[in-house]
Amino acid sequence: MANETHALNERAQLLLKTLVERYIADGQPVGSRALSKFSGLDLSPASIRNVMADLEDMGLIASPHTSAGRIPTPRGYRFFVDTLLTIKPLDRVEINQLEGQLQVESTQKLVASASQVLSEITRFAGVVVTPRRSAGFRHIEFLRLAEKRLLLILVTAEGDVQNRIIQTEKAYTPSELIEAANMLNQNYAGCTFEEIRRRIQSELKQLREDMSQLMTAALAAGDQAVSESAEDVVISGGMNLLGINDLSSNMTKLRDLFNLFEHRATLLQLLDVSSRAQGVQIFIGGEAGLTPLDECSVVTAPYEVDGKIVGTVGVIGPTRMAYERVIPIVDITAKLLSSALTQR
Amino acid sequence: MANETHALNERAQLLLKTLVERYIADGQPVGSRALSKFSGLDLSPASIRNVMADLEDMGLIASPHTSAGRIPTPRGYRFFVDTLLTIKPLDRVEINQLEGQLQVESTQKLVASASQVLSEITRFAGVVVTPRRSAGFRHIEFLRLAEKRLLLILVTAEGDVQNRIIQTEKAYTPSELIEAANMLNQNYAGCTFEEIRRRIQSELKQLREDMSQLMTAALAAGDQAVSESAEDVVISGGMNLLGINDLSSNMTKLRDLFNLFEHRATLLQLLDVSSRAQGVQIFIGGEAGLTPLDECSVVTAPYEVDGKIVGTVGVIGPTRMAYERVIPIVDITAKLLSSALTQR
DNA sequence: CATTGGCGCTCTGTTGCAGAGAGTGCTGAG
DNA sequence: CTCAGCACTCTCTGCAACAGAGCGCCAATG
Repeated sequence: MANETHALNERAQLLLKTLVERYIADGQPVGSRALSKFSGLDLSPASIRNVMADLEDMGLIASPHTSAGRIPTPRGYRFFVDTLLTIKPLDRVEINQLEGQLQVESTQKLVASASQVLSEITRFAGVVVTPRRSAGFRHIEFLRLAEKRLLLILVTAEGDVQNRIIQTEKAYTPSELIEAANMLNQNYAGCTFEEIRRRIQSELKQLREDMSQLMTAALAAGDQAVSESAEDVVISGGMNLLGINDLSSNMTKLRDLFNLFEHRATLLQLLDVSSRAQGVQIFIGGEAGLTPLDECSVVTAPYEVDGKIVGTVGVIGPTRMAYERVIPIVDITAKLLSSALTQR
Repeated sequence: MANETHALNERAQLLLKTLVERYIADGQPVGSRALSKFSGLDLSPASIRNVMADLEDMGLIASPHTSAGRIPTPRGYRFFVDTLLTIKPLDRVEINQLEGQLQVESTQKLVASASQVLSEITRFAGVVVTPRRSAGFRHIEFLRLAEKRLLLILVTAEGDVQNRIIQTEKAYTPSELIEAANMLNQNYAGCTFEEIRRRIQSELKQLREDMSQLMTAALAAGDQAVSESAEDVVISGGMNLLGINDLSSNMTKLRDLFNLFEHRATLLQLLDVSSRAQGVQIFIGGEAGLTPLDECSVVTAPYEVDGKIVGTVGVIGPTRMAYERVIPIVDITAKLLSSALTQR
C-alpha cells in the first residue's frame, strides 16, 4: 500500500477520470469490467478492482451497495473537476448563438435573457443575480399626469430607467416642476439619495416651502426605486430539473429544491459568495451548506461592469452533469454579459 | 329502471354530491359503505350500491378497478359544479387579505401580484392574462441621454409608463425635443400610432426635415413598445403542482403540463375563450381540448377596465380541487383587479 | 512484485404465489 | 323499495426462490 497518500499515481487518476465520465454519461454505477473496457489501459477487471478499492479508501468513490459498481462521491467529483477535467472551448458557432439570444434592450431584459439562455442551452436551471445598483442617479425628470399626480422618471447611473408615480399635496405648475428637476440635475447628479437628503436638509431654509415638499417626495420615491430593484436572483427553467431522473426519483428532495428557489434570500447568499472569486466556480453537492442542494451542483461565474464585479450568473443542475460543457457555457455567458453591460 | 333518463332523482343527486365531496377531501375512491355513513341518508350500503350502479351507467362515476370504490368522471365533476355545488362566499377577512396583497403601483405589478396571490392562497398555479393594450398614448416625452441617444417616455392610455432608448442620426437640441414632444402631445394624444403615422404622412411636407426623422423614430419605438407588451400570460406557483400527488404520480404528465406553461400561446388561446363569458368559468379535464390538462381543471374569471373585459385571471389545479373554495377566490380576485384597474 | 484468473459471497431486482382486505353484483326475503 | 348475505373480483403485501452483477480475496504466473 504505497499510494495511500494524497498523491494518486497516474493510472489511478486515469481510472477515476474515466469512471466519472462514464457515470456522467450513463448514470449507472460503473463496474470493474466496464472500466477495463473503456479506460484504454490494457488491464483486467481484477487489477482494476484493486485500484478501485484504493480509490474507495480515499473517499473518492463509493458503491451504493455491495454488488453494484462504483459512483463518484462529492470528493471524487471535486477532484475530477479540479484536476482531471479537460474542458473543450465552445465553437464560434455556439458563442454566436449565445450572443444572439441575449436581449440588449435594457439591463433587466439582458439579465433575464441571460438566465433563460443558460437554462435553454444546458437544459438545467439558469440563475442570475441582478446587479446591485449604486444608489445614485444620472438624470431626473418630473412629468405631470394629473392635477396632483406626478410621474418621476429616474435614469440611474447604470443607464437604467425607473418610473414612479407620486401623489403630491399641492398642484405644481409645469415651470415649478422643470425648476425642481433642473435644480436636482445640476446640483446633485451622481450623488446617492442619502447624500442629497443630507445636503438638502442643511439648505432647507433657503428652499421655498412648496419646493421642499416636492423634493422630499422625490427623494422618498427614489429611495424606494433603488431599494426595490436591489440585488435579486432570476431563475429560469426550473422546470427542466423535473426531467432529471437523478432528482425526480425523490419527490421530496425535488420539492425542497423548488422551495429553495422561492426563498431567494438563501440562494442569494450562496451566489454572493461566488462573486468574490475570479473565474468559474463550482459548488458540488452540499458544499455550499444548503441541504436541498444535496445532489446538485452549482456552476457560477461573476460578471462585471467597467471592470467591477456586479453580479453572478450560473446554472443549477444535478451533480452528475456534463461539466466540460457547462463550464465554458457559463464562462462565456458571464463574459458576454459583462461586455454587453459595459457597452451601454 | 325509471331513472335512466337525464333527470336524477333527489337521492341520487345527494349521493353523487357527497361522493364527489368525499373524493375531493380524501383522494381515495369512495365505496358504498363510506357513502352510507356520510350521506346523511339512512340507507344500507347495499341500496347505495344500486344507486351507484345507475350513476355509473350514466357515466357520472367510474371505478378504477372492480373492487375499489368509485371516483367521479369528468362528466360527474361537470354535473357537480353545474348543479350540486354550494359555494360559500368568502369571509370579509379573506377578502381584505386578498386585497392587501395586490400591489397597485403599476399595471404590471398588479397583474403579477394577482397571479401570485391566487397561487399562494389556493396552493395551485395562478394564471393571469395581461390586458391587451390599446395602441394609443396619453403623453410622450423625450429625454436626452447622450449626444445621439434619446430616452422616449410613453405614458399609455391606461396610465402605464414605457421607456425606450432610441438612437438618432442627428444630435437634437433640448428645445427641438421639447418642440417635438409638444407637437405630438397637443395634436395626437389619444390617437393610435397607426393614425398618427397616416396623418403625419400627409403633413410631411410642412415638417422640417430633421423633425420628421425624429417623429418617425418615435413612432417606430412606440409601435414596438405596444406590440411587445401585447397580451401575455403570467403564471405563478407552477411549482405548487409538484405537491399534488394526483399529478406527481405521473412524471410524464407533469412534464407535459409544464411544457404547456412554457408555450404560452396555447394557454393564451384557452384563456381567451374564457374571456368571452361573463362570470366564473370552469374547464374540467381535457374539456379545453388540451391533452396535457387531462387531470387538471381550470377556473377562470374575466376582469374589466371601465366595464370592458380586458383579460382573464384564473387557477390551474388538479381536477380534484376544492371548487367551493377556489371559485369564490377567483371571482373576488377578478373583481378586485377590475376595480383596482378602473380606479387608476 | 504487479497482474490475473477463479471462486465464493453479497446484494438487488424479478417472478410466482398465497392470503388478507375491500368492494361490487346479484339474489332472495321482508 | 330496502336490505342482509354470499360469491366473486381485484389489489396489495409479504415471502421465497432465483438469476444477475460485482466485489474481495487468494493463489498462480510471468
